[in-house]
Amino acid sequence: MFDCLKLENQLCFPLYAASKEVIRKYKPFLDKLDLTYTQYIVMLVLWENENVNVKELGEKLFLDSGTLTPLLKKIEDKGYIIRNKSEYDERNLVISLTKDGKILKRKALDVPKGISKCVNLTNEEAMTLYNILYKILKK
Amino acid sequence: MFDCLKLENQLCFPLYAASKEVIRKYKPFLDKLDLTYTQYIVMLVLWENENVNVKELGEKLFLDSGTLTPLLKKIEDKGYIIRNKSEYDERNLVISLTKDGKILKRKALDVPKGISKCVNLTNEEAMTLYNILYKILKK
DNA sequence: CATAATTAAATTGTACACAATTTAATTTGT
DNA sequence: ACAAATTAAATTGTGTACAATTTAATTATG
Repeated sequence: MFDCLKLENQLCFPLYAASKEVIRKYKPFLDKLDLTYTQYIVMLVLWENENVNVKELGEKLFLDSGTLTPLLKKIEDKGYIIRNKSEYDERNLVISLTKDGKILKRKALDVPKGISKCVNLTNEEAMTLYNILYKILKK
Repeated sequence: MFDCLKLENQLCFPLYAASKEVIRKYKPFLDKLDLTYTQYIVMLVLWENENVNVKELGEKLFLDSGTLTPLLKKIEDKGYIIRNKSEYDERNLVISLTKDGKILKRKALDVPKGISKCVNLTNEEAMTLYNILYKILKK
C-alpha cells in the first residue's frame, strides 16, 4: 500500500517532468525568435486572434493577471505587441500585434517543424496523449 | 499550413497546462502537510530512499541545485529534513529525514487517494498517459 | 607531488506562477 | 440617481525554474 507514495507511481510527476522536458526542447528554437516559452504561447494566441484582452488570454492559457501583466510588458518592450485600454470599457486592456509581431509569425513556422523531430513519439502516440491531456483540461 | 501554429495543435501547450492543472488539484491536500508541490516530490524521493545527495535528487526530479538549494533549506526550516555534508566527500550534501519527516509519510498516504478521485481519467487512460510520458522522459 | 581538471553545491540574475490584496471602472439594486 | 456589488488589471509577496558563474573539495596528470 505504501507503493502509492512512490514517485514513479504518481501521475503528477511524469506529467510535470515531461512538460518541462518538452519546454526545454523548445528553447533553442524560441531563442531565435527572442521569446521565452510563455511569451511564445501568448504570441500563438495573438497570431490566431487579434485584439485579445488580458482576461481572455488568461482563460486560454490558464494564467492570471499576476503572471500576464509583467509578461505582456516585456513582450511590448521587445516591440511585438501594444497594450491599450479598451475605449468601450477602460477596465479592459486590449493586446494587439505590431508589424514586427505579425512578421514574427512567419519565422515561428519553423518552431513546430523542428520540435516534431525532437520529440520521439509516433503520430498515434501524440494523438492519444493529446486526447487524454484535453480530457484533463476539460471543465 | 498556418494551422501548425495554432495553440491547440501544439503538444507542448496541453502538456504544460494539464501539468499545472493537476498540480493545482494537489494543493488542498498538500496544504494539510504544509508542503508545496515541489517540496512534496522531494519528500517522495526521501520516503523511498534515505540519505540522498543534492545531485541524485536533481537527477530523479529533473531539477538543478539552483532550484534545490533554497527548496531544501525551506524544508529543513519546517523540520522535515536535515542537510549534512558527507564525511567521505565534503562536496556532497546528504539529505536525511527527521523524525517529523518520517511521521509525515503516514499523513501523506491520503494524498494519492484524494487525487485519484479528482482526476477524471479511467485506469486505462491513466496507464496509457503514464507510458507515453515516460517515453518522452527516457534518455 | 603540485598543479590542472573535474565535480558538487551554492550563488546570482532573470522569468515565470499564483494567492491575496488593491485600484479603478462599470453594473446593479433600491 | 447613487451607494453597493462586481469586474478587470495591477500590485505584492512567496516559491519555484534554470542558465551562468563562483566556491570549495577531490581527482587526474605531467
